[in-house]
Amino acid sequence: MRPVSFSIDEEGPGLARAGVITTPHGSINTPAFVAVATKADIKGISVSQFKELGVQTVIANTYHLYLSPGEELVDKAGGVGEFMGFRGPTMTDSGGFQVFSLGEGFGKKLSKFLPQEQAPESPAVSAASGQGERRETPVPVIFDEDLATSHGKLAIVDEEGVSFTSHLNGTLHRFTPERSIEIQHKLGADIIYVFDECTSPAAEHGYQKEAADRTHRWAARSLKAHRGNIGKNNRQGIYGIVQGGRYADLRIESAREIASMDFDGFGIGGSFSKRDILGILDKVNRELPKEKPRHLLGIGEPEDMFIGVAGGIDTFDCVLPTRNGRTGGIYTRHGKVQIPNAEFKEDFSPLDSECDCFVCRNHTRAYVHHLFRTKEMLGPVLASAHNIRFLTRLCERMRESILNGGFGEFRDSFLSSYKIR
RNA sequence: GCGUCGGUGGCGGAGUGGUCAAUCGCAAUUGGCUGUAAACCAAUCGCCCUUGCGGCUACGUAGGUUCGAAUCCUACCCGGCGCA
Repeated sequence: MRPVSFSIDEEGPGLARAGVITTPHGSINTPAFVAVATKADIKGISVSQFKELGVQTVIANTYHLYLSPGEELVDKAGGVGEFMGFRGPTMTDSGGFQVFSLGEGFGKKLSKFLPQEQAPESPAVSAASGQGERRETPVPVIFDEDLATSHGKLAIVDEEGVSFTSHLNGTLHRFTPERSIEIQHKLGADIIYVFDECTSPAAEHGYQKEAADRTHRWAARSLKAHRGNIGKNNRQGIYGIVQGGRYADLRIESAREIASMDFDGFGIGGSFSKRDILGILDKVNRELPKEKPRHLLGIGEPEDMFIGVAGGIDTFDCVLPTRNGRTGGIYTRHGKVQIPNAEFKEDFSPLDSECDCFVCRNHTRAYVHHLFRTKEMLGPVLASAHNIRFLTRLCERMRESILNGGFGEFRDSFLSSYKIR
């Protein structure tokens, strides 16, 4: 018996399923929203609130915890869960994401999503790839400090791994699949992820193919590094990650490739290409073994989660509830609203009339509006808590609807009143 | 009363003859945020409209000098400070 396992309670319609992921630190009822705890905390939320907010599990970040406080310290603390005082199931993302977000994407103010109408070969996408650089040719192995810092990017990818400079102090670091797994072993989460390359949404087919192939080789190396550590392999599960950017053929190919390896679950990567991924999610998931859990990395708008669940996704993580919350965006059954806006100044109703969270039970929109206007830290805190609950509850209701055969009806009724602006 | 400094858009505060409807900050209005370098970023912010290198009205008030004034001059009004 592996440390991480999955069982399905009910299926349908389509690829939708309700199940349970079992880990050494407890189980996760799916579909589930995995709260993002990048630096070993859900921003603005105390661990003591997890339970009432419906937070079953969190995902922390290898890159960030490696830089600070360092994996050795987290290891000494007893692992990331113990360190943050959370006894439930935990995950760590591999840090591969930083290849993009701190490399090519850095400082470009680039939306991670391409406009819907943008054709793959549109020249406009070159604006996304830095100073007009082309990534068509294989990047040579570079591990030279001067070269790295003068390269204009903070991350350089080669066959073996990625060299990058810390966003905190500019020092040079290097991750390889083996190193990422080693760090994730020290971080000690129940579920760890392979080290992958998350490419720019602007990357063309040629480079995307190259990156996906490399990610597959890295996946095999990550898996080997994990299975090779008997002790850790008995306490942590590992997920492979499907890549392929916005290209359906590469996605399918990637799913097949990753599915052929003996992972405990699967992540669908590249939230940058959201629209394309959601469109072919069922095709991708049909390539993945049905009996293993599937996680959609970085996607978590309510409307996206319905598509995800219908397409066979079991868990989601997304920074939006906390980021939106911190910046005044509130989820309601009628869609997202900006609570600092003038229209809520005298609105004495709860943030969401149907929400069961402690914010909605105790406070009004006018109050939260006031907290934002006066820049009280409680504003972002309450907004984040509510948003987290909104998404965990949405997952709970989706699970319920699958169990009682009413997923379709629930989706229709929810989306009919949920306005997507 | 005399002297002196100063009165600029909701507020603070630049500008001291032309390209100024007027730098900037705050406030205000709105938008964005999708494996978190994000309690952040962006746009708008005199009035009007056919939204344009458009029209109109504006820099205490009223005049004046000048091709041209928020910027110079005169008077007045108001405020700070100093002396009586």
